Amino acid sequence: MNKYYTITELTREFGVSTRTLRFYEDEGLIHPERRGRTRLFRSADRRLIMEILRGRRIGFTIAEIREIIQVYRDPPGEAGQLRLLMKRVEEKRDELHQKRKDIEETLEELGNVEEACLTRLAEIGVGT
Amino acid sequence: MNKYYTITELTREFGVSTRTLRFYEDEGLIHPERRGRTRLFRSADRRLIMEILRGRRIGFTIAEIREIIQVYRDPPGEAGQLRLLMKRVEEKRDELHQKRKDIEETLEELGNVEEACLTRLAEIGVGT
DNA sequence: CCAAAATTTGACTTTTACGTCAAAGTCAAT
DNA sequence: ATTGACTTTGACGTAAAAGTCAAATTTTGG
Repeated sequence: MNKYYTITELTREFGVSTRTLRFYEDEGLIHPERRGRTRLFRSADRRLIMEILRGRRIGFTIAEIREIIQVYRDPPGEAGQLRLLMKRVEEKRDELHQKRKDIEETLEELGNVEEACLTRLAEIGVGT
Repeated sequence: MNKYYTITELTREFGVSTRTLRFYEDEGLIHPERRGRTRLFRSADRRLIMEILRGRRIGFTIAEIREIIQVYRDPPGEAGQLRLLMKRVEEKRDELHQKRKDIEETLEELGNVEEACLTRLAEIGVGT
């Protein structure tokens, strides 16, 4: 148990380059251990990378992802900070709701396009 | 009826800069008319801009958006092209499904964070 | 132990989607 | 006719998120 992952294992699994993972480390998003100079990734790092990539897919910037990770690492204790965080969370939530709506609409449009294609193909098919 | 919109009317409505709209024109996404040099936007242009911005929100690149617009402008007539288009549509659809899933998951996490904040605030509140 | 494969660091480059600025033109109203 | 607001074009700049390349080092398999 408690296996180590090499950097290329992870790049293959997630379809990213080593440069990307080193970039994330430089940016302070992950902190793999070292044996000598070589990076050793634990499954915690692996899970974190999954979250980073998910964040990236939905359009979060590195800075935003870092902010989220920070909050998980040490949540604010003071009331003012907590309220501020909640406001930020609300904003993100609204943003994501909008994005989800955009996606629904676009999925509908894609459905229409596909249907149009099928119709057209049928028309052509009839003619042959 | 058939009103013209000025560029700044649209920038104000959509919260983008004039530079952005001119950029979209340079990129061949929109084709506003001209009176002299001045751009005149019709409601068709306005609707197109809305679609462009929606595409941008869900992470489409300018090139992808252009591709979509092209398809609407002149849909392919040949069977091979139609099948190719359908494949591309399928890919986009998968991508959007993934993205929607990512959003759902992140919304859940945000919910957890908010809950944790509320709990913590209550704890603090009790102590005062 | 040694060659091949993998990894690291660091510097430089690239792409995307605009921002910024300057200079000049345009238009409406005073 | 002049002021002031708005617009255009063109050139150059920028930030984010890596990509690319080279040189050195390290690890691993036989």
